[in-house]
Amino acid sequence: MNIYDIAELAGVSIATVSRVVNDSPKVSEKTKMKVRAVMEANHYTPNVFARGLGLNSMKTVGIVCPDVSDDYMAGSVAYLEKRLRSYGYDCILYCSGYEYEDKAAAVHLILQKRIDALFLVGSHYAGNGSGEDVDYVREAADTILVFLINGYVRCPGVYCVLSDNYQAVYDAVSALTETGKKGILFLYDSNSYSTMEKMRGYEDALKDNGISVTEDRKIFVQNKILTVRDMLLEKKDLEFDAVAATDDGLAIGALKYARKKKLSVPGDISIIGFNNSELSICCEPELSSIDSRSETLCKTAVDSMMALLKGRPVRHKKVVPCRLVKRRTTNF
Amino acid sequence: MNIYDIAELAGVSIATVSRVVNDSPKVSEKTKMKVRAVMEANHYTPNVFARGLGLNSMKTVGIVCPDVSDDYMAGSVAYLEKRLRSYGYDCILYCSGYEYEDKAAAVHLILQKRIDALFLVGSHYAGNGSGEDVDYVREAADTILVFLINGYVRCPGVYCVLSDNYQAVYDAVSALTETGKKGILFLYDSNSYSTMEKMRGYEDALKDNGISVTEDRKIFVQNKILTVRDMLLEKKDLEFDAVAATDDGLAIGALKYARKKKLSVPGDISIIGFNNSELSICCEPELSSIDSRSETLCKTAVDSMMALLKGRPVRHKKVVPCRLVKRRTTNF
DNA sequence: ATGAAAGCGCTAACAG
DNA sequence: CTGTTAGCGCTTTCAT
Repeated sequence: MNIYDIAELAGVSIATVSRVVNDSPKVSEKTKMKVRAVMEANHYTPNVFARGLGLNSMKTVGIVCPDVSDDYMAGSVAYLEKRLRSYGYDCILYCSGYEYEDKAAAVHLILQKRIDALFLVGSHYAGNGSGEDVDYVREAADTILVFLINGYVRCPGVYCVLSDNYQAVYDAVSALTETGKKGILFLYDSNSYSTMEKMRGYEDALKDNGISVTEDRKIFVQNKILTVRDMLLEKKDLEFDAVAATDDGLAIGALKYARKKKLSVPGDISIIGFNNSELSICCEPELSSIDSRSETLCKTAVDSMMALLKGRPVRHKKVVPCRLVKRRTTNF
Repeated sequence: MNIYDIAELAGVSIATVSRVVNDSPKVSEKTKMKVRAVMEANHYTPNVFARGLGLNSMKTVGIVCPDVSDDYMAGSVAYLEKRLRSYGYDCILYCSGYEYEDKAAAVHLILQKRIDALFLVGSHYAGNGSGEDVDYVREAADTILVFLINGYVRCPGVYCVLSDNYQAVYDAVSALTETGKKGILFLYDSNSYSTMEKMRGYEDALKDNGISVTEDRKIFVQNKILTVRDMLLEKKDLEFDAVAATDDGLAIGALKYARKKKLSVPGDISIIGFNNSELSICCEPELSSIDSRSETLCKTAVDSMMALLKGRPVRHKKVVPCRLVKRRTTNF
């Protein structure tokens, strides 16, 4: 059942049917009714390909993230999808993995789908501390609207929405020092843009509170609870009385360490996580965590897209403050 | 830059270019080389719409799930996407929510996208215990290949891949009785197909071990850790020494209850969860949980699709056994 | 307000 | 092995 059939059955031309489908104002209400009736009766649905060919758009956006099975990204993708759907957009999902080649390949591939916009979820697309290239993001921006969720790339055409990770960690670590903590560990598991921001916050907070930054207290470790615990267990000669982690999983690894060593939390050791995931309330004691408000980030990004599509200007960088959720692993 | 431009630049016809793009065997290697060179030099990429129009397929499948931010579904979606991508398929994601109308609407909408197959993730699409309709799944199967992950609908054209939840719970509850437990709670949070299977397993295990099934020990509760804990705290007159939950979140709620009541686990109360999520290793003590092996389910489903597409027959129902992961909240 | 007709870029049958 | 050509179903001028 195609547009010709409907046209014939309704006794009009295909142009009129097309206009009705697109709710064009220049069709009389009467004709619209008639045509709609025929369409309904025959369960007609326009062929999206043919339509795409004509319009060169399918009202589809691409969402690329390293891994949807990650809690943080899953939440972001869920929210993006929901909001985009509410505007009538479909979402093509692409999980790229974390490697540079894979990320670049994913972006290249998805660009060929003639999507209307590209959403990059997670700051892994903003390069890493080791000066990783983000050329593929820049290239994408030449072709298409790109939105970077929780990362920043200075480039016209790339609209960045990010949470203020620097300030959040700065404040948390400062608060830790104010409760008398001196040996504060920084646990991280990537070199992404946001992680580097968190690290800056950690370092500045220490400095501003008269504590010197030592490299051995900044620990890079895989985000597996038991791996973190065991790693900590092995650092016999490292003294610390608090840990700030860039992710709840890392923080819980520290919690497991404390338990193993029979250290009291937050007395002997204070712990603060990041992302305020479900993990943070399932451990014991419950974990204080920084909420990066990913829903707000996603909402902002989608709304920016709609604004841009309507020709309204949008800032290239929007920063949303984080929110500290105080629970039992800290004294403040 | 379209196929005509390439044809002209390469000095061949568009048909030849098309054949090269599709790697047809009936083009000489020489011509292929020449055409490919021109394509590369001009960064040519075929227009997917036009191609879709001709083939009436875009090598795209639909993945529908109630909510990707759920851990179990996120894992499944991630795995499906990965495997489908490896076969060259794109994935359109649709989060439908849990309500009947929304699920039906989602399926209807996504069918109009002329996808090549539909993957329904989670047994919520297999109706619920209250006899919910699954007509929309049946209808979908008229139009398209549909795969149901972890649910069962008896209908030709619907290919179901599910884990043996009945047996898994039957075995777990039997094991619980063998360690002397008599008052075993069954915590559940939905009426989905798989939940009903789990309940059957629970009931049969009790019966077969000489324990009578009482309605007040089967508790429907929202899957929120604190909600579960508080609900249990309020049941003053209910005696129990074990809990079998249909999801790790529920089980951890029970664990929080035990802690609040200063009950020893698994001594005073044994607990077993379901899904073997990250939650299960972040709590204290770590939670024994049933792994439904969703990766295997997803892999099987995708492979079934490929087989079907190649004209090979596939069984309408494939059952994968679960795996019990023993940790610290049970005595076996 | 409506219709006729020219594409959109590609695939596939057919012809050579 | 290669070219010609007729669609695929819709949008969009351009007439009327």
